[in-house]
Amino acid sequence: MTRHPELPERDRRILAALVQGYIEHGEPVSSLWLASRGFGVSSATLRNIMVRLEEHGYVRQPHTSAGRVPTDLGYRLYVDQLLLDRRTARAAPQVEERLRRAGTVEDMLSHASQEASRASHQIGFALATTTDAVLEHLDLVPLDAGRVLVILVSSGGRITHKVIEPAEPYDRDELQRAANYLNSAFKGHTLAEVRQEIVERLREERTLYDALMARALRLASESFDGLEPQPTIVIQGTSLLFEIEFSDHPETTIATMRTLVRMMEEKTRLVRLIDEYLGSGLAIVIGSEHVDPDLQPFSVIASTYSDGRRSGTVGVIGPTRMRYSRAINVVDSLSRAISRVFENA
Amino acid sequence: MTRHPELPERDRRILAALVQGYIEHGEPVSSLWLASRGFGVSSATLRNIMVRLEEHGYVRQPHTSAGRVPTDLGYRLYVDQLLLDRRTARAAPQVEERLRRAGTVEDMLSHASQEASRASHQIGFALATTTDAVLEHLDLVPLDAGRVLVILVSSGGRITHKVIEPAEPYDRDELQRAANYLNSAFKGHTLAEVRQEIVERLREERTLYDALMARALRLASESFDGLEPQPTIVIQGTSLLFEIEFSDHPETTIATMRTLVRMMEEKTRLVRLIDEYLGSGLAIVIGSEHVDPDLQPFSVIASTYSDGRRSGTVGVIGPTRMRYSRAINVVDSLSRAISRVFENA
DNA sequence: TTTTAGCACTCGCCCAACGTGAGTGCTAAG
DNA sequence: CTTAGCACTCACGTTGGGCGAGTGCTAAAA
Repeated sequence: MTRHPELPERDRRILAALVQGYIEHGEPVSSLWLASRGFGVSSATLRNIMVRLEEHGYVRQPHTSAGRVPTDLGYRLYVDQLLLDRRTARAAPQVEERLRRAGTVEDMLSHASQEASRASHQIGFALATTTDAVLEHLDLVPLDAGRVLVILVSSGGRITHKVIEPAEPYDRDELQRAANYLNSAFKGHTLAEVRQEIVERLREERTLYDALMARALRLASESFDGLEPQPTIVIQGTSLLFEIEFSDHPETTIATMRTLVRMMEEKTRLVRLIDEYLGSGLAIVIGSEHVDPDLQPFSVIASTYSDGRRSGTVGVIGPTRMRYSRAINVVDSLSRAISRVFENA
Repeated sequence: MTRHPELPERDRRILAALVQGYIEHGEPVSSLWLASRGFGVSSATLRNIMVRLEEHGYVRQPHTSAGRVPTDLGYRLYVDQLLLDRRTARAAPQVEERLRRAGTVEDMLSHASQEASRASHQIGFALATTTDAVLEHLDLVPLDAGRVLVILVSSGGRITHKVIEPAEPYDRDELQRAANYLNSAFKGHTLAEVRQEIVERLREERTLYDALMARALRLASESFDGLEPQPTIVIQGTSLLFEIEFSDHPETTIATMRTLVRMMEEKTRLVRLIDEYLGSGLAIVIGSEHVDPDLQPFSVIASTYSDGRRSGTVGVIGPTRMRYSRAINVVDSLSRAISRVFENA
């Protein structure tokens, strides 16, 4: 599955060294520096090789008479290489323990994204996607002016709520009874099933003669309408952005940071983006591989976790010049840890 | 209540013009520019006056042969002046309407802070402080492994939740009954009262002989322990930060932004800071008036709203060079709008 | 054919010098 | 107390030259 067959082994090793050097020092890598890294070849040879690498698009020089800098394609080759010979790391036990102790899913996401950020020195995020949320518990609480607060607990203790203004008035007792009925009738069903069943039962003969049940079902219909656990996303470490300089021009840097901060603000957009990369376990998207132009200065490393019932994504986002090996290990081990926590729970 | 009696009326008007000019253009204000603003005096006179203003500490010059820039004290005088002759503005009706339609308090905060940010072009925040939260509704939901999800609805539809692991096991039915009992017993009481009463009832004679009630009360005790609605804070518009340059040196600018973004991340810290300024209705803290050194490049304008039961703060935060008149109107009118919404509800 | 030493060349970076002009402070007259 | 006039200051932008890291190329060596 080597994706870059045209490149001789030695060239690839040298490219990897170049990428690592650039990641570490942030300055264009010179042939002389590479020569000092013990490949047993002279700087002149390395210069020849670098010309070849440049022809293939793996590196570029910022200007004549400067060293080479990896392109996004160069990072890609480096990362692919990394993934080939990698032993899976395991998150520190205390990290897993802390995840385990988290009460709700939200809590755990928060811990996970924090840990992702802390360990990788990048922006960390964690995301719970809701595929077919299952009803655990429903509660109807009367507010003022006839409004009703609907509280939905779905699988994993996730809480969603909304306020409705029912067409007909319901008193506290009736709400209580309706909630009891709905809980016993629908617990364990997915929300889609619940909606389906509500419609069916409203049509059934016996419902027509049971006014109370009809009222309960109408209320339920309103309650469940549009009541869907929003994908929860937690983002942490945005301020780490400022530790980075992206380019020589401070203006460019600032513009880049602005777009990212804005993206962190409108989280829904980020959710959509992450969703695109989802599914394939560990996903790494580097710079210009992003569809969204705003993300092109960044790389995203994300891994989905899942135990069948619940699933989501944990990952980091940072500049294309990031410590991929570390970030990959962090994200991968975290997502495994989350899966284990889910399975044992 | 004029706080700066030593300064002649004309000097104050000129200072105000200088501050406005600086706010608008962001460049040191020259005597010539001021002369063009129709004070009927020549630039030479204005230069004399500016020397006086500088001696009093209201302005400074970045370097010899540059115009004057207001100091924080200068902004202070300007703002005090603004507050003296100000007619109270009222938020646009559609803004108030949108706040009114918000279901929960959180929703409303979100709208309010967004509106604060949008209208003032600054970072907007809204904060619900919880003084003596009143129990509206309590719910106990069994999770896996004997854990119980406690959901608390307090005044205004605010939802708080936590997960407990009770010492004794409870089944679904018993949880249901316990919740019913607690709701009927304690609805409308403040959380402090509830805790107090739980202790008392646990001591009462008859409880000793009613094992079920005792179990319910012990569960309640665990449930309410530390269950306090956290002050909710919503911050919006952080990316507007990047529209600003704070100083000539881009490094300083970046450092400043970093501290602020970090502060926006650790919201609890911001809550504490805002709490300090609370209470006095409209609070304006300018630059070096802040206790926290990290905040000294910024000004905070905040106003508390309250209807007796619920209270909180809405405000904006931005660079000391901000459009105070606009920001003050925005914040003040928003907080009035929120109060009205609360009262009518 | 590949590698290497040697060397001329390129070009970004640093710095110092300099002219420019906006804005001031001061003085002396109104 | 105000104002015209004027010398002075100083940040800013531009220019030009020296420096040096790093390259590309060529020709010899392996």
